[in-house]
Amino acid sequence: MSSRSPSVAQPHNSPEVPAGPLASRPLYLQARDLLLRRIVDGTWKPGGYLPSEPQLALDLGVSIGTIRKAMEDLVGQGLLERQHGRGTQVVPHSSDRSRFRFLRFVHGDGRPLRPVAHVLAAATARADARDRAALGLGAGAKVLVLLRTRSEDGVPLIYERIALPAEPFAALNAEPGTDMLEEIYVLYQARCGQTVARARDTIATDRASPAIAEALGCPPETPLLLVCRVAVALTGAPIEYRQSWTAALAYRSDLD
Amino acid sequence: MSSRSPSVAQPHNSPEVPAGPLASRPLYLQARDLLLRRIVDGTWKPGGYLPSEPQLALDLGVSIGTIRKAMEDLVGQGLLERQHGRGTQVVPHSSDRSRFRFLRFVHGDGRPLRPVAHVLAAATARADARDRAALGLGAGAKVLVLLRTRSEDGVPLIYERIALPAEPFAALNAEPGTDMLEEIYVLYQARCGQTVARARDTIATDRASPAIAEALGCPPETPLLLVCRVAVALTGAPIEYRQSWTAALAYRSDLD
DNA sequence: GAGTGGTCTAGACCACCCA
DNA sequence: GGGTGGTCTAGACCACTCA
Repeated sequence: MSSRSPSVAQPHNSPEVPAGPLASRPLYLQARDLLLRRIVDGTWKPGGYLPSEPQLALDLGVSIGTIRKAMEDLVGQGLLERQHGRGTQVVPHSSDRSRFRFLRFVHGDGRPLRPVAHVLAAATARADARDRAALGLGAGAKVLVLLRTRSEDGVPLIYERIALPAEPFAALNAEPGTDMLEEIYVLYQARCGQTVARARDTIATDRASPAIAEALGCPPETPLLLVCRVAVALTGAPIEYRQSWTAALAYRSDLD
Repeated sequence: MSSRSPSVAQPHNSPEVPAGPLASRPLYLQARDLLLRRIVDGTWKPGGYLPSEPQLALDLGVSIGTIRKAMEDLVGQGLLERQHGRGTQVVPHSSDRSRFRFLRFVHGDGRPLRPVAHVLAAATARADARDRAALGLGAGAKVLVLLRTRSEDGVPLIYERIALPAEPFAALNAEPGTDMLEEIYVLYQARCGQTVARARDTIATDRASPAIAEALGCPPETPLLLVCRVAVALTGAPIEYRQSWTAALAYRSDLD
């Protein structure tokens, strides 16, 4: 099995062939992609455990060291979590332990925020130009638009507009007037099978529109912080365009 | 050499001793810290090359695999850069390739910024309360305060106040009225021997003070984006507290 | 062609979790 | 006690860089 054609990529070429066009791709990358594919397609569910290293090594026809290197990559991306003595788990999005620790809202004095989300509206609509640009959609595409506030101790601190591609998110079932107790990325995953892999945030200033002013209880034209986020799925496709407005909060990158 | 006391940590204990209080710390972590120490103390200068893996393995009395694991950690932190066939280099801060690719100013339309910095003032002063809190200084401590603007095509876009602990930065030699052609972290490193390892940014809104309004050419009380950064050295000690105000720009996290 | 890092393997031993 | 991941080693072969 030490010829360069393990079951990871090719069925089994003859040893003389100097390796096909893609055969030279490192085994651990092939293994990583295969693991990733099985996470994406749900073979291993979020919260579930992978087979053990020796088992995977046997299955893929590579050595344990190669499996470990593939896993380390996925652990670094925050997709897998290894627990000594227990096994390797597909990381679930959870309210407490989101993959997005690096950028978050905080109070002006640095205290972390524990907001509750309240859905103001949820409707399917034609995507506007910015939605289409952010989500890579065509001209007539439809999006599911959520408007919500996020409050702490009953005080609305953040006003959010979230645009999602209509098709994969039809099952989201966000009811206007209800509170969302779960972190929304948990819902994407549980109800729509969409796992957010990473996100890019752009932060700017804006002024309160009448609707935002009413929702946040501030005068119109109040200067606000506006955070625009594009979140992408494991496949690399953008799946969320989110705008968050806040008057009282700051936004922070974690130190390491 | 397969007993648990390589030259990395202990000189050479007798094999029977069940390992000292710290002896159980994994070898690759000990090796990593030793490499880090030599980077910090300047044994290997930024831009310079480390000895080869076999050489280091021999020096530290561990296997190449252990050295590699230590290096991978430092590569992940952005301190080392490996080049196939050439060697392993201590990453220098450079104008083009800063270690802080993850958060940066951009134009409103997303174009990257290429600003030139102009020093307005540079003076040693008593640290104010926020400086002391950010830099972990005591009551009477002194800081070097730089005021500067950053312009593109002659248009001032960012106003900055930078506070640095007076002692290690006495050699900075920033002359009021001059332009800083180098990325400032290059100067910290070259003139003061201070290497910035990472930073935490907090982003909020503010309004233009008279001084800022004049520097940026906007009316007083204009709403601004305010980015506060605390940068820490390789040792973990905070060495820079920076406030950046801008009216026209956005701030962005890189995707990945 | 000599030297460097990159990939891959095989196997030993340890530390942790759980039944 | 059996299984899991964590550390560590030794060595083979490949790919890249530079003289």
